[in-house]
Order: sequence, then C-alpha cells, then structure tokens
Amino acid sequence: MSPRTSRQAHVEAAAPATPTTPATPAADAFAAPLLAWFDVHGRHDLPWQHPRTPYRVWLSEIMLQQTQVRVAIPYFERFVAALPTVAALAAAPLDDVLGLWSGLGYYARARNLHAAARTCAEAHGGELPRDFDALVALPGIGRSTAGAILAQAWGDRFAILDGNVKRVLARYHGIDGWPGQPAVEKRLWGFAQAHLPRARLADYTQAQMDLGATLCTRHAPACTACPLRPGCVAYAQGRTGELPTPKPGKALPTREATLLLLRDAEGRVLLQRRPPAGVWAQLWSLPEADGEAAARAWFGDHIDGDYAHGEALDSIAHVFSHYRFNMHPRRWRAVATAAAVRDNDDLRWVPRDALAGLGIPAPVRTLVEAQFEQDQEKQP
DNA sequence: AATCCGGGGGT
DNA sequence: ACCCCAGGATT
Repeated sequence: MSPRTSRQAHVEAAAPATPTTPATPAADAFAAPLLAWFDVHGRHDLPWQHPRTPYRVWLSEIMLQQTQVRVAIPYFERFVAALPTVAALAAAPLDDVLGLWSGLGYYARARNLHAAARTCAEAHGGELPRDFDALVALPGIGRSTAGAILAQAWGDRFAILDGNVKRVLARYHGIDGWPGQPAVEKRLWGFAQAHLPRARLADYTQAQMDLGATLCTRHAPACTACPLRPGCVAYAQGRTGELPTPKPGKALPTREATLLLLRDAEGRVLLQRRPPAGVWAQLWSLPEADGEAAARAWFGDHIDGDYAHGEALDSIAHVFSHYRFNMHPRRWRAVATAAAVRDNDDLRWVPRDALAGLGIPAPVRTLVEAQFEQDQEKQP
C-alpha cells in the first residue's frame, strides 16, 4: 500500500469520473436506514445545497469548521452574494474577504480560503480541483473537509469525520475513549469508511451530519426517533449518556495552604468559621493561611506558644471542580489562645463530642477526627 | 502523537 | 468562567 493510499480517505483506488453507481445500495445496516431517514427528516434547504456547486460546498465547509449552522448561514449568503465564484474570491483583496468574515471568528479560515482560491486560480484553472491530495494541499482543507467537498460536490466516495460523525460512530459502535485521541480517531475513521454506501454520497454525507445535529445530540439524544437505534451499541447498553468519552479535563490549577491544627491542654481543637463566600463558605474548619509566613503571623496574633514546636503532618489533597487544593496541616499540642483572643462566633475551642454537630468540610473532619483517634490509642 | 490555535454562542 | 462547535496546522 502506497503512502498516498494509506493517507487517503476514500476506499476506491480512483474516484469515478461520474458518480453513477449500480442501483444496489449497500446492505449496510448503517447507511441504508440513515438515508431513508434523511429523505424524510433531513435538512434539504440549506443555502449551500441550492445550487450545490463545488465552490459553495467548499465555502460552507470552511465556515462550518467549529461553527454552528445557524450562525454560519447569514454569513454564507452574504459571502456568496459578494464573491460568487472561485475566480471572484481569488481576485478580491484580502481585506474584502476579512470584512465578509467579520464576526464569524477564526479568521485564519478566511485567510486560508483566500490563499487557496489564489492557488486554484494559478494552478487549477480557476476551479477547485476534484482530487483528494490536491484539496488537502490547499490551506484550510484537511482530510475531513476534503472528503466532504468531494462527496457533496461530486458524489465521490469519500468519508468525513467531523464532530457529528465522531459522536454518532462512537455511540453506534460503543467506542470508549476521547475521539480526539489518535488511536480512537483512527478507529472512527475505519468505521466511517466501512459504512460508506455505494451511491448517494452527497446525501449520505449530509445525512450523517443531520443525524448528529438533530437527533444524536451531545445531550439528551432522541433515540426513540433514531433510524440507527436497532444496531446502536450505546443504546443497547444504556451508555448514550457517557459516549463519546468527554475530553479529559486539563490539569487543574493548584492552591496550597497551611492548616493550623491547634490543641489546648484539654485536647480540644481550635476551629474557625470560614468566610461567607468562596469554597466551604461559613463552614467550620481549621485556621488556614496562605503559606508558612502567613501561618506564622496568624499564630503570633492568636496563640500563646512557640510556632517552631508545630509538627508537620501529612498533606491532604482535595479536588474541587476548578482547582486542586493541597492542604499542609501543622499540629501543636497544649497551646492556648492569647489573652486578647476569646471564643466568639468565628473562632472557638471545640471538644470531641461537639464535632458531630458542626458543619465541617469532609477532609478537615477526617483529619481532626484522626487526632482524637490517636488520643485514644495513646491513653485508652 | 501531542500540542497549539482560534472566536462566537450557550450554559 | 467554562465548554461546545461541520478541524487544521504545527512541532
């Protein structure tokens, strides 16, 4: 297998000059019901479908990269009205193109579109080439977009793999793993190609995207209306809610804090009420300081004792939705609050039997209760 | 293969 | 503030 073939999205050695194919649609349980559904429920009045020229298909595919259909439609109509052909686009100043793109975002798409049009004008007779490799060589066109253009504009037998198709295939085949992961994406491409029908490639391509956009949605898919339900692994296993596997969350930022675990002569623990806003708002917790210096300062303000007598305990990691909280507890025994500091609404010495009645963050409660357990072991 | 890039819209 | 969306380019 040549490198060229292995990189290709198509499954035939060469695309047929005309899309005419024997009227024996593949018996694939995927494509056939999907096409039948598309005939009745698919989207047939999108602006780039009438007329469905290569240039309009290309423009729509670029506009729809990372952009929702509803958002792209008015931009598409404005754009093709101003620049109706590849030649017109190639001849236009870049500033005009960017002006037509203004508000759509991802402006590199517009710059690439313009550059690609000029390449077409110079190297492809002023038209978009009907060739997979030539398309992929143009800026802004990758494997999926090239396949979409060839299939939709000419009915050539190429697969696509956009966000919609990834979602549909991941569910239909019960594929675990984030689709952006190369190994997962490779499997998805394999299925995308295996399901290609022998005819109606333009409709089939649109049908996949319509299914993903209207039924097999990210949240609350309409499985009861889905033509692919009979063969859908995720549906059979009740896993439509967990497939496709979501993108792994990026590394959470971390925050470090020192916790002061203070015991008095009676063994009570000093607890402090947390501020009214923020995490663990208004719960009782250990006095907390941002770092050693702040801990030392708080100790000096509130406690009679020697800070250096504190012993470092094992750190505690707690993960919030938006950051990782690393707590570094430090323990003192038999200390007292300074004369000026008295129990109040926000700071008090708490005996063991009063812990249960207080709102205390779970990791802090675990830490404090472990202290009392240690007391018992030492003097049963 | 992993990372970066990009901007509007919805939550 | 965060995630999603008809991905591609770069390293």
